[in-house]
Amino acid sequence: MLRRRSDDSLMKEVYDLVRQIPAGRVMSYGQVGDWMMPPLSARIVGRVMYHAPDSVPWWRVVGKEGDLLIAKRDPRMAALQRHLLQQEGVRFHEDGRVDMASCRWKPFEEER
DNA sequence: AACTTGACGTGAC
DNA sequence: AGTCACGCCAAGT
Repeated sequence: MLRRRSDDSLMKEVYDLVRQIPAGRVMSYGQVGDWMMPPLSARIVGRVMYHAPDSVPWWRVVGKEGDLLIAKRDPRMAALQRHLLQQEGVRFHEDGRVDMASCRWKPFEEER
């Protein structure tokens, strides 16, 4: 049986993973896709995140290099995203990118 | 029905 | 470091 990558069950898998990201930490789109079975391309994850319900901490998913990629569609949402992340203690670089070195999170990672 | 466009990422140069 | 080409594939036009 073939499942389309837009199936609700698949979207739910993505949201369930994003919901596990702790406050103050982030994952990249590609990283999220790599944990899916079958793996999803980062592009698809971005598409799924576009439809994320309020119960999903969408602001904790950023580009691989820490870019707030939602800015391309909605600069105001990007401003909100930055605000929410900073409130959680996420560090930013001068150029507006998230400091991935200190904030990237991996599933099953132990406390540091 | 054809064509373009992305909340992306990788690799080549 | 910064293009450029390309895979991905649903959604918009």
